[in-house]
Amino acid sequence: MALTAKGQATRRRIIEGAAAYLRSDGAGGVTLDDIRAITGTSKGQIFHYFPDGKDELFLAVARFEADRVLSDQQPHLGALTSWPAWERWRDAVVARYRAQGRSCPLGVLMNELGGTPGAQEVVSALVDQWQAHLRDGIAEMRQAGLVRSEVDADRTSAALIAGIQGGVQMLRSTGGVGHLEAALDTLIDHLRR
Amino acid sequence: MALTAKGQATRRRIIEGAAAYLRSDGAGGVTLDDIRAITGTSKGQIFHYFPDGKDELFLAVARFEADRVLSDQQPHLGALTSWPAWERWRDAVVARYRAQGRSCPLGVLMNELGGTPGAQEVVSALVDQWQAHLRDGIAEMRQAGLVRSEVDADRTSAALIAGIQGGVQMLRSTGGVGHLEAALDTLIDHLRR
DNA sequence: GATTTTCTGGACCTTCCGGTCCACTGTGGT
DNA sequence: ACCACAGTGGACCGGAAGGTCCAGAAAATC
Repeated sequence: MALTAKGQATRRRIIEGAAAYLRSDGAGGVTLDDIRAITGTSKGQIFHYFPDGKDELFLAVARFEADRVLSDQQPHLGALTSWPAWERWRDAVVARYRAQGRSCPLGVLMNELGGTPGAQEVVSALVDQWQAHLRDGIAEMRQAGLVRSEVDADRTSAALIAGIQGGVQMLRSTGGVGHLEAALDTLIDHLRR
Repeated sequence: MALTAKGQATRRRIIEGAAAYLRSDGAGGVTLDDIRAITGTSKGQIFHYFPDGKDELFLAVARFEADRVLSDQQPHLGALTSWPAWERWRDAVVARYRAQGRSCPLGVLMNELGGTPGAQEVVSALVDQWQAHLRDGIAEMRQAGLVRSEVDADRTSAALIAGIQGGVQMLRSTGGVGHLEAALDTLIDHLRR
């Protein structure tokens, strides 16, 4: 399938429009017709650019959103080399999810995609990269003597990931960022002492 | 709606059958027809016992499953008065979710119910009770001098809840209990030192 | 035993939604 | 100017799923 410049623009418009819709509304049932209406396209176009239909489109949107998750944490996430840097990262995460509110684009996409091959792969890749950054940060802090040497970078970064995920989930159901903050603060405090 | 003994039995059969189906399969799209087939009932019966249809039935199932979550952690969760007790509770949680595997009945129900009033209330009530048990446990440990007094029982219990939720979510997407264990162990270790 | 109420079964309806199809338009290459 | 192919619009289809309805069986009440 050869795409002209116009074609690429339309394809992007569909993906970004769908992503924006998910972010704003966060409603459960997202239909192709919703996306069609919002992006000002037609069924024909959607299936022209995503021949495998809904799954293929949603997977593309999921990849797009997954990228955003990490880039929204930069540059902090990539340079966790001092306590102030950790604090800035913590604040960036809290701010990002507070702004996102109850809606969770990736969550909606994952449950829409269900068992589709490739769906879990996207989230796995995201989590792996995320955790790797944290692990690197902890390792650097330890080498610099800022974190005591008994700390297991692997397990602690895994705990942080779990805490964040759970905190976000609590945000989805309660609307508050309290759990997210508690998890981040407690775990960073654990690193610190 | 007056229910005879037979009627109550059928009603329960529907709820428990649906719950068992969710637990075993964990598939995304659960339909009334699935439940009808599995519980050996008919559409007429489902709407007889749950006049508001799918939402009412699923809400009942959600309540049933939410009860299980806490009772599966007993008696450990109710008596977190020593470090061995905390360890037993930790093991019970890990075992419970390892057994549950990737399927997550409550998760499926919540996303099926979406924004239905009462749905988030069920999960909120569950989380509140859960966290209250942990908070009480931490408070008792502190009174007994087993936990240092600077520990904030509220925040630490919130962090534990977040860690567990996130760990379970990781279990759903990766199939492993590593994140759950890391979160529990790291946070309990934080209490301990 | 009669009657009223509950229980059960399943045919049927309606809506929604993903997906197909085809005709038409624009565009880029020669 | 022509032509091939990408882009666009929207009518239409088929199946799935929630929900309605009613007739008949079973059970409770008197």
